[in-house]
Amino acid sequence: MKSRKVSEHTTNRLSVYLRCLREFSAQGTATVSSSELAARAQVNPAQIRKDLANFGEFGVRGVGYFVEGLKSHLIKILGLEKTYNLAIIGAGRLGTALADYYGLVGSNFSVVALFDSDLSKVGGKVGGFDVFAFQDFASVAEKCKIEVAVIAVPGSKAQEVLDKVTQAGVRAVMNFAPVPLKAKRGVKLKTIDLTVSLESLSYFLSEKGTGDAVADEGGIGRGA
Amino acid sequence: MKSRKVSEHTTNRLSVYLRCLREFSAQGTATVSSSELAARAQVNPAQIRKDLANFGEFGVRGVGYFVEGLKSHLIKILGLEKTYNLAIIGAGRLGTALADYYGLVGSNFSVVALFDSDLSKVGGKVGGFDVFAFQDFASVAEKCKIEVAVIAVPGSKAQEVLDKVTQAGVRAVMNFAPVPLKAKRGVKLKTIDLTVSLESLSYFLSEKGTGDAVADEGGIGRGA
DNA sequence: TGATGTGAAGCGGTTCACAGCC
DNA sequence: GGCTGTGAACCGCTTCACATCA
Repeated sequence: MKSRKVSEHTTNRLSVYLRCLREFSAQGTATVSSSELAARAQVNPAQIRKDLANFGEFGVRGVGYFVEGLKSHLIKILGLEKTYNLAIIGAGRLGTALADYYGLVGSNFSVVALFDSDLSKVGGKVGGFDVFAFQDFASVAEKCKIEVAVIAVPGSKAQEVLDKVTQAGVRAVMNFAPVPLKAKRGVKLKTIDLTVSLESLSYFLSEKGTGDAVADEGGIGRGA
Repeated sequence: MKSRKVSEHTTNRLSVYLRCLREFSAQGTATVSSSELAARAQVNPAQIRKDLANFGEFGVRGVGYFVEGLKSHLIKILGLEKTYNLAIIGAGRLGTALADYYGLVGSNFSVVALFDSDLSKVGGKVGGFDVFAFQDFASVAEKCKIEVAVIAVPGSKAQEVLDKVTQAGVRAVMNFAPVPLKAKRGVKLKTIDLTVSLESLSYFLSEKGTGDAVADEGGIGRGA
């Protein structure tokens, strides 16, 4: 066990490991070595051991890791024992798609509300979720205990939305607006910029560069 | 001007710089210094100069960069002079949302077709786009000159889809399925894993860690 | 024996600091 | 004077190699 300074790369990978362990579990495997897990997660075995070493010693030398045991350790480490209430700001195309998506994906995140500043949408339902006026965010957020916000508004409004949302006490924000935002200290902001991703692909297409696989999310290591 | 080994971090940032330059351009600014651009892009000024140094010398000492000039250089560097034909595999919720989104976003990427293996969807239209049978991908891809594929199918099918798509000659793939995929050499694969992103947020929420802003896409530097 | 846990080496990206030029 | 371009320092993440232990 080491210090308490874990990088985002590491937490991303932990999430991937967890998913792999669930697969091993489903197929009835009892133990895995770091190499076996590494093969499935597309990482270096040492990477896995180093990542885990941040949190304790979970393996048995000469044997490997007990699938169920490591699985529940990771669930605990990632804070996935509880369910988080999630709000989506922006009930446009992307917002509603994300609502659908997140509504299904995991049991750990539950979409509780959508917000929009277009009052013609407010009061109605989108994809089965209530749409509230964004100006009421603070009060609704308190009532519904919203812990995570997803920003799906145009770039020009994104910073303003982030400010209001964090003002209301939300400490984790996922931003899909194509702008570099500035969050105040103590707030975790993740930006996923679909345009940047595409334009970056464009570069490699036009360069005819030796395109090796790269994962932006999911924390896969250097290309093989 | 340096070598020809540019990292993905760099190309992501170039895309961000370009967007910022477009904003400067729109507001009529003629020249920017690396510091001004850095402020808008949320990066270190030296980072910008280093990034650009990979491709040439575009600035004027004592002055800065001419907005229009640098803008068109970046467009050329990123290969954004042409339009790419894009196909989306998987006409489910996420797939159709992405079709809508990408259909609007940029003039540089044009959604030309959706594919699905559910034959009840095939032949119809989703969001204004034709839906083809995925088994016909190779022939349709050739006819429509598809250059970029977006994978929006369940994780269990993703590797198979990737294989078929690259077999058909597609060299740039964006993967939204939550699985670590393996692409053959010469193929650029970018994975965006929405579940991993959320679970990573969960970690920081549960740790009450000092959450500083982090951007996965968009290539923003270390937190301030 | 075999796989973990870990110090040390390696590597790449970021930042600094300053020389060079307008 | 001011800002770019860049070698060098810095820093952090990844990988190696091996001591450690069931």
